[in-house]
Amino acid sequence: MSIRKEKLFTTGEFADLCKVNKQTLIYYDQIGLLAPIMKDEKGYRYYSIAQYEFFSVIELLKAVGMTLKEIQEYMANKSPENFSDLMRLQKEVVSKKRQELEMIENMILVKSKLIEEALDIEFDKTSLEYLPECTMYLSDTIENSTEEQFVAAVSDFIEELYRAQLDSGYPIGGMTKKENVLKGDYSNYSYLYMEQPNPREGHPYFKAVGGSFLVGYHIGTADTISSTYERLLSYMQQHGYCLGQYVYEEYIYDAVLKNREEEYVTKIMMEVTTNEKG
Amino acid sequence: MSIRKEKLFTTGEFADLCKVNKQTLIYYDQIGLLAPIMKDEKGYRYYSIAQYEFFSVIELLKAVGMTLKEIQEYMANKSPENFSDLMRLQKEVVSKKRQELEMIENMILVKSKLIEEALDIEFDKTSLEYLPECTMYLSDTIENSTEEQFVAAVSDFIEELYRAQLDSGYPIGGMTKKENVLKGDYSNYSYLYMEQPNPREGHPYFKAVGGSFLVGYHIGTADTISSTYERLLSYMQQHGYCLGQYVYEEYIYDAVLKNREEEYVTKIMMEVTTNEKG
DNA sequence: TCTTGACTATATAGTTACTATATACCCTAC
DNA sequence: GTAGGGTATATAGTAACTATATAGTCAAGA
Repeated sequence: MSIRKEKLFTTGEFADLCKVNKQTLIYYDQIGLLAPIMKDEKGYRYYSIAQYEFFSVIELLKAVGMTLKEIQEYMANKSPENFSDLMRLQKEVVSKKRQELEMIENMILVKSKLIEEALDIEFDKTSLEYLPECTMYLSDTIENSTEEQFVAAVSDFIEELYRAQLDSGYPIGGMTKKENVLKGDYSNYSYLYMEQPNPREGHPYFKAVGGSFLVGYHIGTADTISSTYERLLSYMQQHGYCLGQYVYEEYIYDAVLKNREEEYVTKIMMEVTTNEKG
Repeated sequence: MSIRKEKLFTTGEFADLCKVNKQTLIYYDQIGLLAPIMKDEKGYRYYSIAQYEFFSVIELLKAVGMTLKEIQEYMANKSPENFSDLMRLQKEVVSKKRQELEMIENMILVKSKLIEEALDIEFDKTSLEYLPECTMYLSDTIENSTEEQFVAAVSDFIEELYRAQLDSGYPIGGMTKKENVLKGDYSNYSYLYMEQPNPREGHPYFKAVGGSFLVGYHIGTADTISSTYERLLSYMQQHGYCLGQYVYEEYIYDAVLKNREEEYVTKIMMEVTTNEKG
């Protein structure tokens, strides 16, 4: 479309059209990114409709994450070929951004779901529950690890959550071997884990978990968790259940949801082998 | 997961874990957003693994567009209910953001395609082309409009492109009635238009366009476009074509792609009614 | 003609969320 | 004992606006 030369927009009109602050246009003029097509003897700025298309390309490039400086650099050596290259490059960038947003959308759904569930829980109740099979992403083993090994394993775990986009929004949990639990060594986790509602094929370190669990809750910080473990273990004995391979432990309420440490809640899920009951 | 109290991370270690600058953590401490769990007598900061989960929630809330202040405000009156509300709210925000990104992805594809096509065009060639039917979003009529009416129509057009997310990345074009073209009134557009590759059902102002067109190119600014129109019209006469209802005009190369105005290229597509060919 | 209100301009300071720099302290290892 | 790595604070700089203060412009109405 060739421009009707007649009508030009004032700064205010053009700002409305572009849905930006008038000062932003003045700023763009100052840095030389988008100068009005005309400036009268009073210093008043006038913009053409064609400049709207120019402005909307700036918006596009901003939206994909380019800085004004980078946009200016492109504009300094613009050509169809360079713009084409730019578009090819930015296609990847935007696609990655979209994937990240999709991940965040999923995390939000998970966190909403977890809270809704938590609000319905009576934390003083202990019960046997059947948990359908789900997939876990596991860390390297941290059983009996030294401080350094533990830190390295945690770092690797978090690094991999990030690298392979495995942060599902579920809490990081710790799983402890039956043997250690029976020894009273409740916090000697064998692995860290994170539930994966949509596991990717072919990724290692996954474990399918499901079946019957004795589920109980610990209220307060970790330093008093022994008593809750002992309560659960004696409950098992009373009901004739047999402890399975692992105990799973994860936060329900933590510093993100509660102010006072006394209100923190940890969920403890003890694998149960019911066939050995009685 | 309850925290192993033993090992705490130094600022540097924790920054690596969180993939941020060490100074960022110090900054978060200063503004009271995320204070280390412990500070020794030397002022050294120590972070726990549980604080990583806290940090990653901050990252999540930042990613959805919350400011640090807003995050802090939430943290000041945190509760499962408030977090749940927050998640519900942010779900919408993120979904909208994703849709915007998807739109941008499409715009990038369109712009890439347009440039690739443009690079293959010989602008001195005039030819009869069959253009498959496509849908256009049209502005209000701007034929014989006053300055004010023209500006209002353009503003409405752009407003609606924005509101209904109709900015497809195609250029804004102008279409001129046969009668005005034959009168030599080449820039008295009847409507502005934008091609819609994925038209939404039920939206008004759409027009299906397709068929045989005489396609030619004008090189330079709009003030010399008459000569190109006249060249095309005389070409039509020589070949015995009859001008159809509308002539479509849009930029191929403009200020986004070329530095010098002399290199701007406008594509002119004249509808042709071949059945009336002499 | 004067004034009012809505616009325009420039210059400058403030904002957010870092990020970099300068300076100083601390700690271990050769 | 000093070199190289870490830590700290304080301060300044950055990007991309955004707000504010002050002043000039302009058209409409009393």
